[in-house]
Amino acid sequence: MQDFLAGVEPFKRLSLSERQRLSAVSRERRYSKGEMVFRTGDPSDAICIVKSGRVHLMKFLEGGQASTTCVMTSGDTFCCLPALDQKPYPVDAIAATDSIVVRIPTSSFQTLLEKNPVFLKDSLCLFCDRLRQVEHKSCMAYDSVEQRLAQALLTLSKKFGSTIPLTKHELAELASTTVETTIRVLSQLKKQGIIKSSRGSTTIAKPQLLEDLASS
Amino acid sequence: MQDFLAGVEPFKRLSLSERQRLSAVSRERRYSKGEMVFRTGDPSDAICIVKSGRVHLMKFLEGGQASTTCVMTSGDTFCCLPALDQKPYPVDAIAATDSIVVRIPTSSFQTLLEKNPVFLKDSLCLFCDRLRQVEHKSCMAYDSVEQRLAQALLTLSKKFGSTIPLTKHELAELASTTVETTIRVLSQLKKQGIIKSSRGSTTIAKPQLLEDLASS
DNA sequence: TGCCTTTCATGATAGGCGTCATAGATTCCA
DNA sequence: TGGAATCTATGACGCCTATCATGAAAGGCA
Repeated sequence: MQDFLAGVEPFKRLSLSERQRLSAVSRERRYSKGEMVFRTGDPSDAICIVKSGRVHLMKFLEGGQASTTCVMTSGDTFCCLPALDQKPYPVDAIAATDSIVVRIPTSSFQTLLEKNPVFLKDSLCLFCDRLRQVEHKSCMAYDSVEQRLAQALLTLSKKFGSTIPLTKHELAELASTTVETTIRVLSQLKKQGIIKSSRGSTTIAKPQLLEDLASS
Repeated sequence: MQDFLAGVEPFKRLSLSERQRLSAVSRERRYSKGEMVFRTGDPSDAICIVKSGRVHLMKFLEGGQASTTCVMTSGDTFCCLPALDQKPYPVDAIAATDSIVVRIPTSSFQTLLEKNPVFLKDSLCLFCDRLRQVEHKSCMAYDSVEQRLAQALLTLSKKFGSTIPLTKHELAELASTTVETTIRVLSQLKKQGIIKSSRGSTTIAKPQLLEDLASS
């Protein structure tokens, strides 16, 4: 397992012995598709790293709508926030596919933060990235669904490459819209040759045109 | 000036001598209403603290719309992000009123981060708060203008109390909508007795009802 | 004081998008 | 293998909200 951690932020720059100690106290856990990995208000006894599969960070609104804020795949760390400041983390994490998640006890994480300034700095940088990402989406309410979907697809393509293995429903949750509208908009993009679409996946055919749409 | 820093996160827990050294290298600068304090892509030679006045963190979209992501008032620190990871900060900061801003050189900030683990930890906590705030807004696109305005007013009331000294135009930018719609929605809330409204300010009369609206 | 800008306000109109209904195509699973 | 569930797709309808236009009231400035 320390091999796995060697490729994961913010653990990359830990010493071998530190990683080994961390591995010794960590636990792997399997989640089936649809299972909750973390629930709003849970006591945060561990920080989580996706080892395989796909986990979505989501918000559920009172109206019943679901909004996905972040798609986590192999090597992505989440639920660090409450481990740092002991405050609740207001999101739900759900396994979007069968997944394996590595759980590192909060206490071990905190010990490392206190003892290892380099680790603290790397954690800080990881947060800066996350903050930048989220702030980037903060003016989303102004954008049309087409723009929001274009942005979502482009963001996802950094993770998955040009073919994005998400259903239309999952894309809808990322763009904070409905399945029907998502399908309609993507159909238009398909007609224009900008994307290809099939059951359970969408392929970006013309990234440049999609970027134009995203920022227009 | 070290007295001022003593009340500002993340500087509160610095020693007196550390604050004095920081004060010695800091500079105060006045900005007139409408002036740019920080521009997207600026080299980040300093982190900023509002000493008096009001500074808005904004995004300008290609369509010409402006969206305010954050309202900073006395004691609020901003532009820390690029000082931490040397990456660009994709927002514009504009003085919404005549303002005084304290500028601390990035290099001094970085030195402190490296030498003082407590300061690093406090900075980290400050970021956690910011991240939580921004993530909270991430499903905004689902909400109606009424909900977004209600949320904006409630957030602002934590800073300003029940009377919020912003124009309808500024509220519109916070809710990512137009002035006209803002005025129409607020007129309705006024008729229902939930708020009072006058030139340049809005007063929350019934916070509970507003919260119900915000989360419905 | 008078002009000009800003703020607030209201109406008409059109388009975007949510909602509801229907249905074919795939996949899953008992 | 057959039925249920999921995914994709399309149409009709109506509301929300952006846009454009107009105008009154308040404040700033010469």
